This record gives sequence, C-alpha cells and structure tokens, in this order.
Amino acid sequence: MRVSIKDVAKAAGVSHSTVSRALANNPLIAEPTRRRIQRVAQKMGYAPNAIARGLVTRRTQTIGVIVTTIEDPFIAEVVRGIEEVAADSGYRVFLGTSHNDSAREVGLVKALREWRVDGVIVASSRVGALYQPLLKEIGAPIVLINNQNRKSPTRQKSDAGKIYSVVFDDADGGELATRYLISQGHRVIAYLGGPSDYAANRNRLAGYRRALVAAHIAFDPARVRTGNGRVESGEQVSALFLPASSPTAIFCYNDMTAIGALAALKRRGLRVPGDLSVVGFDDIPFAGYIDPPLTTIHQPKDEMGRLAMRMLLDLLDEKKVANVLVPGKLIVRESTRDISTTATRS
Amino acid sequence: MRVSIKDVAKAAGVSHSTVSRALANNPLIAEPTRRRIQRVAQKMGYAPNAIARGLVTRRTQTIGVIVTTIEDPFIAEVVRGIEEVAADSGYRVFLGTSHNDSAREVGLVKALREWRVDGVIVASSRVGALYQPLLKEIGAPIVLINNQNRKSPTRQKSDAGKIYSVVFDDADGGELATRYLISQGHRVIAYLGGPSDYAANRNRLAGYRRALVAAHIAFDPARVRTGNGRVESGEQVSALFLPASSPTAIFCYNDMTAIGALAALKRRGLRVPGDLSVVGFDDIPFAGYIDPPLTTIHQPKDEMGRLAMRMLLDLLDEKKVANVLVPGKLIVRESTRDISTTATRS
DNA sequence: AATCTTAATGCACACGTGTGCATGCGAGGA
DNA sequence: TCCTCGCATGCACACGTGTGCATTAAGATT
Repeated sequence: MRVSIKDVAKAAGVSHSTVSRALANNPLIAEPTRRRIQRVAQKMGYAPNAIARGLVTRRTQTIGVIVTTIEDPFIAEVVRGIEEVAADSGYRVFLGTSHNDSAREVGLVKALREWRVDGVIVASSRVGALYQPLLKEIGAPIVLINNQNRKSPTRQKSDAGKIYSVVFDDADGGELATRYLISQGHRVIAYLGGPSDYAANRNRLAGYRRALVAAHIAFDPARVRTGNGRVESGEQVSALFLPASSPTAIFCYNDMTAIGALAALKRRGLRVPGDLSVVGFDDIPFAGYIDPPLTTIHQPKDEMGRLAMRMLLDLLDEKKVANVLVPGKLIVRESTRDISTTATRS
Repeated sequence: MRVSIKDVAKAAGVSHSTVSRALANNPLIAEPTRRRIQRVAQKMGYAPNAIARGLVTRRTQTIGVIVTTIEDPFIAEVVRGIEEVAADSGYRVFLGTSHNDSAREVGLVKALREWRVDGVIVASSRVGALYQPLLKEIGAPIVLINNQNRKSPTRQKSDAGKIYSVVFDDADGGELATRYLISQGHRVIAYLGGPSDYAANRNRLAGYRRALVAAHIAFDPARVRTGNGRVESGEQVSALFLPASSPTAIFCYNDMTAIGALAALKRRGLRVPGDLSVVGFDDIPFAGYIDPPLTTIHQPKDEMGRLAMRMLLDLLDEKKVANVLVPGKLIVRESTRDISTTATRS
C-alpha cells in the first residue's frame, strides 16, 4: 500500500492538514515543525498523489498534444519544443496521434476532456481544421500549430472563442526562396508544388508569384505543377521541361519533393547545381546530408513548439495573447548556383 | 461549472450511484432506466471525470513513456508503435523526454510516480541503465526498450523485480550483414563502429566476427574503428585503407555513419558500389532515399514499440511475461555489389 | 394471508488532498 | 487577574466517482 499524507501525519504526530501545509512550505507552519515533517515524509518515501490533488485544485498541470503522427520529423521537432517549455514550467504532456483517422480523433478529444487537461496544442491539420466544435468541448484553451483551415490566420474572428494559433509564414518563405534564385541570375523558375488544397501550398505559390512580379518576370502557369508532398512527386519535374524553354531553377514545395526531383534529374542526366538549381522548403534534418546538400527555407519548428506552449501558459494565466506568424530563414547550401555573368555584376 | 454525475442524477431523478452504474452498463440497472439516464447524460453534455475515477479505482489507464529525444527518427517510430497499441487498449500516454539530463530524468520519474501511472516504458539508454533503483520507486511495471546496461538481456535475474525488456538482436544483425557481404564475394571487410561503450556496438562487432570466423576469414583488429554514431564519424573510413590492402566492403555501425562514409568515399574519388560496397544498420527512413540507396539491417522499430506495450498490458493483467529478443532483416538496396567472378560460381 | 425470493435502487463510505474556519495556547498590556 | 492578540495547529468539508450493503417493492411460494 502506498504511503499517503495521513500516514505521514500519524508518524509525525500531527494532523494531515499540517503535513499538507508543511510540504507546500506554507509560512503558517512553524519552521521546526515543517523541517521535522519534511524529514519524516522523506524517510517514509512519501510521494504526493497528483490525482487527488488535481481533484481538489481542479488543475492538472497537464496539457494534451494532438499530432497527426510523431514519425514526421517536422512534427517531432515541434513536439520537442513544446515538451521542453512544458517541462520547465512544471507541466506534463499527454501525447495523442490521430493518423488522420476520424475515430481516433474523436477518441482523443474525449480522452483529453475526461482527463481535464489544462490546455491543448494541436499540430494535426485535420483536427484543427474540421473539429473545432469538438475541440471546444474540451473547455480548455487551445493553440493550433500550422492549422490549414483559415486562409489568413491573422483575420481570426474574436468569436472563435479560445482557439489561437501559431503559423508559419509560408508566403514570405516562398518569396524568400524565389527572390534568392532571381538574385542568382535565374529568370526561368518553375514551382514544383504540393497538394492544391493545402493552404501551405497556396501560400508558398503566392510568395513565388510575388517575387516574380517584383522582378518583372511574367508568371506562367505552365511552369507550375502540383504534387503530394512526398518523394514520388519529384517525378513531376519532367513535365516542367517545356518545348519552348527549360527552367534553370526549380523551387519545390518541400524538401521531400526536392529530394525526389534531384533523383529524377539525375536520371535525366542533369547535374545539380551545374545544369539546374533546386530549392527545397522546411529544412528537414536530412536536408544537409543529401547529395548535393539542399538549399532550403528553414522553419524554426522547435521554436514554434516553444511559442505555442508559451502562448498556452499565458492563456492559462488569463493573459491577453495574439496569434503569431512565424518568419522563415533562407539556408544556402550546394544545390543552387549563381548563373549571372560577371559582366552584369560590375 | 462542469456538469458532474450528481447533476445528471438530479436531472434524472435518481441517485448518483444509479447514474454511475447506468453509464457503466451495469446489468443491475433496469433497461429503461439505463436508457433514460444515458439520454439525459448525453443531452447535458456530461463527460466523466477521469481524475475522480482514478482516485477511487486506483487505476489511471495511463502509461508513462520516457525517451531520450523524440527527434530521433528511430525513437519516434518506437513511440508510434507504443501509442498505437495503447490507444487501441484504452490507455493514454504520458510522454517525457530526458535529453540525457540527470535533473530532467529525476524530475520525470518523480512526475510519473506522482501521477500514479499504471506502467512505464523506457526507450532512453541512460535512464534504463543508470536509474533502475529510481525507476523501481514508481511502483509500476516497467519495460525497457534496447536498454544498454545488460550484456545479455536474457540472463536477467528474477530478482530484478518488475523490470522487463525488449531488445534488438544486434549480434544477429551484425552477422546477417557481414554474411551477406561474404556471400557477395567480399573477403576484406572493415567495420566502421560506434561508441565502444555501447552494448549495441559491441554486439554488432561480435556478430561481424562470428560471420568472419564461419567463413574462415581471419579477424584483423586494424580493420575496425570506433566512432560516435553520427555522420562525422564517416570520416574514419580513411583510417581503414591500410598500406597492405584496402577493404572491398565496409560494414557500418549505423546508417548515419554509413552516410558519412559515403560522403568521405566520394571525396576520395571512390564510387559506391563500383569500387566499394557499404552496408548500414537501422534502416532509418532516409536510408532508401540517399545516393546510392543504402543496403542495411532493418530494425522493426514500430513492432518493438508494439511488443513493449503488449508486454506491459500483460504485466498489468498480472500475466507471466518473458523478455524478448527481436531479430532484424537484411534490406538489399544499391550500395552493395556482387564481386565474385562467374567462374567461382559455376 | 404470511413469508420468501428476486430485482432495482439508494445510502454511505472511501480514495488523498487542499483550505476556510475554529480552537488552543502563550505572551503582553490594562 | 482578566482580556486581548497573534501564532500554530486541528477539524471538517469539498472535489467526483465507484461499490458493498441496506432497503424497498413486487411477485412467487407455502
């Protein structure tokens, strides 16, 4: 049988209330008494029961984290950021993976509700997008990371209740990547996209167009393809070599697509960056280890996790919080090359 | 204010005990009463309080999972397996990352103890190795995955208490890889190892030697190097090219090391698998996407997670369980080549 | 008709902790 | 000496649920 606060009380010859206060370092308890009780508790191997405490304080010091799958290195890094801040603030993390399976999602939300978590962070596009009413049932503050449901997260209505979000600035990232290619002398730049119904894809494409417009380069829909965000959509590169002219650079929806593109280009006998420059997106852990090391847009994933958790802590403290739009960073590696002549430079 | 079982009882005009039983589908309650109560509860949006329930049943339906870091794709896959089985069995997962930081580890164990988790799974070498006494304090069954502390997990003493383990058969994997290289005609095979104090490294090396002995090839310590298991230890390949003779194949401690080795070989102007065959270990997600796609030993990571969770479920049911040694599988891709002449074959 | 059996429901306690309020006690001032 | 005040501690209730046992009512049995 586990030792409870009453056992300690009996052993120390005081009431359980005194023990409770002594262990909480409540100044009401006299110094010597407190020290004695703490010694006794220590010796008896007493560990407070968080369950009972949660029942009376109505605070569990626990947050729920819902993700699509923990295997996605992107999500793993976000979760790491969350866990880091949570642990430092004395919070525990309930992890649930939805696998984009409705039954699982419903079950998860129900479980979090029953466990009375203090707050919830969701990094699972579908849950965030489709289950907002369900999420609200939890009755705890909620922060979504990179949710794909709103076109513009900053336009969130106040009547959306307690649902806030941290999202990456995809449009800015797309512009960053494209502007860099242009600065390297590229004029014919293709976009090898992701799923057309993803806001991330739409926004990256929008940034791409913005950069073209700024450089007075005409946008050509024929230079844009959609994919599924995985390696196999790299095959689509073939479709980008038009009879009229071929691109000198390809901006890819994400690193996985870029990796597929590199493989497809190699099979065509084209060399990167010799014949063609390629830019990815996300900066997954492997981006620096493939051949050639990939130039890409870095998303500060752990930082986004930390931001979300800090936001949640603020919400729990009933502070005012605002949604956050996180900017990316260009990481130049070896899959891109400057093709502008020295003449145009001087 | 949240609606409790008493509120439902009042609304339905019965006692709270009846509600409790009705919602648990206890046959003691008459069919019509039960249906009526369930309807009322549904309409009032009642969600049982798992905290209160846990307090009285002394079962939390929760397990703790301690890992080094969730960013490691290897661990992520293990966690996925655990989570999968846990969810299907009605268990929730508390995730904690230790980052090999003692303070964090102690804090984690304390937290799990206070939350009265029903069981614990540890996939963090250090925690498993150094904190067994600490772990025991939790007072719940414990399953370790790939713990590095025992030389031979099957020799576990029964007095070790409730600590069980699921470990990968590294020696068998090392033998599998080496035997394959030998079957491809290689006679001079180097081992580019990992940290010398890791049991995994020692066991893979032991398997390598076993395969050599079986093929009557002399073991030469000069053909073995240690590393840190990360990409940079691939640089060590240079040390393997002895004046006397150079290897035709390299067996690497893990895929990360192999990736480093591939890069280093390329810089030396050597082609894989043309000039040299390379075999990795682990089969990380990227192993199939690098250039050339890596021949490696597959560890069924998600399966190991599932096994560990099932073992834990058995322990919770007070069934007898035995430690498990999980075998690997050779995955042949394109980093290896058969160099035996057709003459010797016929 | 009286008693027994069975089915359905309520009562009351327990789980372990936190906390408002009452209580006791000693010291100091009138 | 009595009253007051402040400090340290104990009492008792609450949190929400599960469950052994008592209770009630209705039907069956003698």
